[in-house]
Amino acid sequence: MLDLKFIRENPQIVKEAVKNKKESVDIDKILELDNKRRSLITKVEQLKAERNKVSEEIALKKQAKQDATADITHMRDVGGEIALMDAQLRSTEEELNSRMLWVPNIPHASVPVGDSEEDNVTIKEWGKIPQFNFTPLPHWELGEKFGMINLSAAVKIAGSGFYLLRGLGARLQRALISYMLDTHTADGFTEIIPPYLANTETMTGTGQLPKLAEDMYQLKDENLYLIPTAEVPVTNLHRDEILREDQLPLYYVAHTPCFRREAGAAGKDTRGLIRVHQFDKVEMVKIVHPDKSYEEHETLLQQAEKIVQGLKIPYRVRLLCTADLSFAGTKCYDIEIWSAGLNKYLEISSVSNFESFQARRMNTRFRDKDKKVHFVHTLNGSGLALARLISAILENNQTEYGTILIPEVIRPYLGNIAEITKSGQEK
RNA sequence: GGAGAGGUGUCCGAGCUGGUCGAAGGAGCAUGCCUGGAAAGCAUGUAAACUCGUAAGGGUUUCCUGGGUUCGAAUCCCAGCCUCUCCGCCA
Repeated sequence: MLDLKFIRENPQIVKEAVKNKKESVDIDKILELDNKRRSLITKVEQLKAERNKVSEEIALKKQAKQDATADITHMRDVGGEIALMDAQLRSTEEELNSRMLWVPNIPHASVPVGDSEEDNVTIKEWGKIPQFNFTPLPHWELGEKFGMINLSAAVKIAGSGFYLLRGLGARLQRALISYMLDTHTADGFTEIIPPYLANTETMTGTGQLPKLAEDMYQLKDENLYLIPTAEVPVTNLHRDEILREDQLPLYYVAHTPCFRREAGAAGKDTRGLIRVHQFDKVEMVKIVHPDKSYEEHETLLQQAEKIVQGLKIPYRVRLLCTADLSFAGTKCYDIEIWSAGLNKYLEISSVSNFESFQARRMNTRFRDKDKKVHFVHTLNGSGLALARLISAILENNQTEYGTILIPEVIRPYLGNIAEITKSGQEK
């Protein structure tokens, strides 16, 4: 959520942001409601001030055993008027607030204006794209071959868009999770295991609701959603809190499953583990002083890159243009890893700064040395998403002998297995 | 799921026979005095949001949430949410 005062004072900037993010929000309507709201407040508060004053006089008169019926009769009318105006005010505020929740965050000045993901800018490439003297297999074939991925079983259990890991596949995921969590906690992140279900307030706090309601699984009879990312519960950890300045920065890391409906995504690029309804992810969240968020954003990118580099997977970093930037973000880097089986890059991490957009929705603030209260800035970055990572590791590390090499950094988590050779077996 | 108790400021905790209650008292925190330094002690201060105003300053709201009664509600009534205790059930 943006600061209403900021919208009032800089409507052009906000309109420009809405346009560049390809959103449609009626900013003028918001300004109109804001005006209406404030004039109602002024009027109703004058009446309330009068009511408070006269009520006090009534109390005094009654104590002095004087007659106060005239005042009481008068106040009865004033009370009615107040009730009427309060109702008007409430409905105005409700409309204003619900519209405010649809206003996107404003892209940072360093973000390129663009029309689609085509306009994202590659700012870094790392590692060498592997060359093979044979045609590399896609991960779903490798996974079946080695008994590590069973897609048909998952379809039987839950339907299309789910996958099942088995044997070394399951162990590989567990090893990757441990490797990532260990790396991040060594970097000062506190590990969290949050609830995997979140209520409406929580989902609104990070910006998933109301706009992205269609993308989430909601429980039928309860006010709960399956989390689409650990960002949701972890960032909301400090909702409705005023932190001490010396508590900042807060660094959290969490491994959770992520649930996404992916409605309308069927068809393209969805085979195997690439686009699924449930996948695991390790997510980093930072809650920081507003002066530090862009600095922290760069560091967060490095912290995510560190994992990919450790696994020796070729990748590139893309700075997202305005059109591809999420609703809540001001700036975002995507890390895309090379997928040898698909012969293309796949997004595996989004590293975003939200400035105070989420903090304002969550009401997460801190008190500075002068006891002034400010909104914090929040950031998050995947470190990393598991399903696509597994697919890339299988595809990129296949050998001409039909085996798969395991990246060195995770071998200690896998009983020092170095190579996957036969179905269900290991060397 | 059943029975009971309760939700007050950063925390603990009073008030709850309706009026001068943003709310006693204490702790914590901040500043000052004291001290070689610290502790103790003493003094003072210590919410947030909205709104009017160039400012100084003023106003409104907030005692879990929402509604109601009333001229007036932390205090009374109703609904919901949450917490705790006991019983039941259960990984």
